[in-house]
Amino acid sequence: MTMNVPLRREDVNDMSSVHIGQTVMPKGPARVEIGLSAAIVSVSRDEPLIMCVPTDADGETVDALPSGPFSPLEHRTLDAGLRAWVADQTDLDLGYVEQLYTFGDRGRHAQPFDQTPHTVSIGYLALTRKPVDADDSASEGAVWRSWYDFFPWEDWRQGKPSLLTDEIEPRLIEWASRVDTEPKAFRTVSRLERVRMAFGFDGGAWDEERVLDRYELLYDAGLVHEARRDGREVSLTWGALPKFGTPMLFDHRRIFATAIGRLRGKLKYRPVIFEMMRDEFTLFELQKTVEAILGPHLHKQNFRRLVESAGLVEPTGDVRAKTGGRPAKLYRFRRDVLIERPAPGVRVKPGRA
Amino acid sequence: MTMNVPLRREDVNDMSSVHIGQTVMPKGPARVEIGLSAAIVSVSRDEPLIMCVPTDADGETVDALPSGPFSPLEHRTLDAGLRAWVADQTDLDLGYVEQLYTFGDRGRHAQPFDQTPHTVSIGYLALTRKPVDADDSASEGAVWRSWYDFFPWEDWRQGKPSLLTDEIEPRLIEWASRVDTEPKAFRTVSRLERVRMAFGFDGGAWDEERVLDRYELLYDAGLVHEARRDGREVSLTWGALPKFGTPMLFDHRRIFATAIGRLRGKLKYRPVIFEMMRDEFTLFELQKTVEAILGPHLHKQNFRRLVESAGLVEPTGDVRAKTGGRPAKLYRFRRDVLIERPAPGVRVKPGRA
DNA sequence: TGAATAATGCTCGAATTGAGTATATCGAGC
DNA sequence: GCTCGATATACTCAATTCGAGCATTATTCA
Repeated sequence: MTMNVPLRREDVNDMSSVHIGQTVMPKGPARVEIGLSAAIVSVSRDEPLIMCVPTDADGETVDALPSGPFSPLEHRTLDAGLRAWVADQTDLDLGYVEQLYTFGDRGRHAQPFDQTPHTVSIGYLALTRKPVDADDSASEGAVWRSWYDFFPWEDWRQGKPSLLTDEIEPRLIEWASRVDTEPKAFRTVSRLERVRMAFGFDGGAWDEERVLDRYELLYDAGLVHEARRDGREVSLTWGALPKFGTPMLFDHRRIFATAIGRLRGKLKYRPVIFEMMRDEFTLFELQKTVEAILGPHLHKQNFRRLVESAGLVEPTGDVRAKTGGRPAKLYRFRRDVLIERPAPGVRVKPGRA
Repeated sequence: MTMNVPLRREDVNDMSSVHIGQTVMPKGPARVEIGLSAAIVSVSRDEPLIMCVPTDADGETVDALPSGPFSPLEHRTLDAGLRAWVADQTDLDLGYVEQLYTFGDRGRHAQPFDQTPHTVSIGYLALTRKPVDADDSASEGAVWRSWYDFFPWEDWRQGKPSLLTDEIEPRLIEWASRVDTEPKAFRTVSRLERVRMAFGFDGGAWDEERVLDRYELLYDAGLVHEARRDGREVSLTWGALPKFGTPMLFDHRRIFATAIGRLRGKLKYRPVIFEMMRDEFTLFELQKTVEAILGPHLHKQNFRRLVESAGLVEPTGDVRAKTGGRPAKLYRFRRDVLIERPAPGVRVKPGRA
């Protein structure tokens, strides 16, 4: 067994020049900055919402996610840093927060490459009950917007959006059939295969969780505005393109896409939906909230059977009148399920030894 | 709608002093370094393996994960940086790589707080087929080790490990019943509840995916060696403590724990297991590989029914003789499932509109 | 009072799952 | 070549879950 060089720091103020292996990296002035961004999500009136901070960039107003740089001197943890920025920009006090992903590719920040420090971007998902019902401004300029302003192709509440059939699919197919220009170092998946998997073309099913895959594909194909902003080449055969959803600052729409996908997935095996419900709710309100996030309609009777038999909720004893019909029983979340069930929904279950 | 300050950079060589909100952060010399670490996993002879790089730290040999700092000038993406470090330290050419989590808390690196740059650590999971069968050294000092050297309490292949009942559980209960010293800013979950959820005490079930929860709990309770190394207080009533698994450098065991949990979960809804199989395999070999990762035994006949009916594999036509009995048919992975099925195993399925 | 509107309750066949039994095919030893 | 032990593979069956529809109950509003 070979022993490696001892681990030590030669210059504490620069990028480490010693590491665990045997070769030594050349030093460089490489400076890294860490950006923290929160996709804060809520549901109100059956509409899924995202918290946005309108921001001025190059003279235009663009929506941004609440965000700021991580400052290790002031923030004890990444999480704390994020909460501080959010509190600062929105006056919201976050409850449930979950880290999503760390993005580090160059060129996604609409900045010149070599003069600014490289930004690595950590995205978070936060769930919250929408505080009041004043229908937009949350505080000092932060506003709630509908998810589907930014991702119209994800809105299947009225069935498959015509935007997909009419605008997106033909262009994606055209793009997929063009020659692949980027070097495909790893993952030998053709453009067409990517499109088929993400958008469920022939034989494929639409997977509501693949929000990021779809956004990235649209980015790579030059169909979303951010791609053009970042200077990606775009097919000349496409004339003036529609915007395909409202753009966002930097890579914020990418983080947002990650958030939607993660939330849609997580809903199915962890009781996170209750982070967005008030203390008391009817089963139909619960269903509507789930549907706002997942999309298509669920069978009402089966939904209540599922939720009740899974022990996720318990009746409070009260009822809500004025539902337009028979009053609905009120329920609350049963915190104990967290301990009882490992995760409502496991795949391969262990048998007996 | 309030407009925020325009976004710009005042000093490109320091932490940003402008951000999206309205207040301006004081500048600081806060320097951040990004560490990339890979938990490279494989299975051989029904034993789950992790790739380790023995490293000298403070005169002792400690196992580390293949890792190194992210250098934006040399690495185009985080992913590329990780692959470079792994290639450098192990001679492995990674296929499947998945980002796990970014850890940023202070004090997990066994380094003085204020003199070194703060390290933010991005962990990755990589799956690979074990190249040869030479039973350890992979190259230049890198070695394969069993998972359970590091996480003996996760090894349920022979039933519940006595280490849990005899050593861990009593100490955890003792710890949980002591007063909570840390500030519990968010998440009002008591120590006891955490222990019950993670380790499946009374009424709780053992969830094989909660590997990180369990490790973190042992860390917080001061039961794993890294906690003592990082200077966490430990109960004085516990005399000499066993090590509770082999320690690792820095926060590498934490990353490793994240990797195991993620892999155990992902196996159930994505065909990642095939990343660790050879091109041709028998169904029983496949089952043994799954069991090595998940733990308990699966019902043989039902396992094959599940795998076959899900369309995950197709017979090659060949058979493997010398199984000790009837020859076993050989199968290969059916790549098409990736397109056909969204994700084998969804929870709440959409009904009809 | 009676329609309209929801909430809630119940049923039933199809599909999935857990677990067991039965049969096939090899190698080794006689 | 036949039998035994071992393993792979095939088939069966009951219990449970799931998808979908019909039926009943409790309100509001005209």
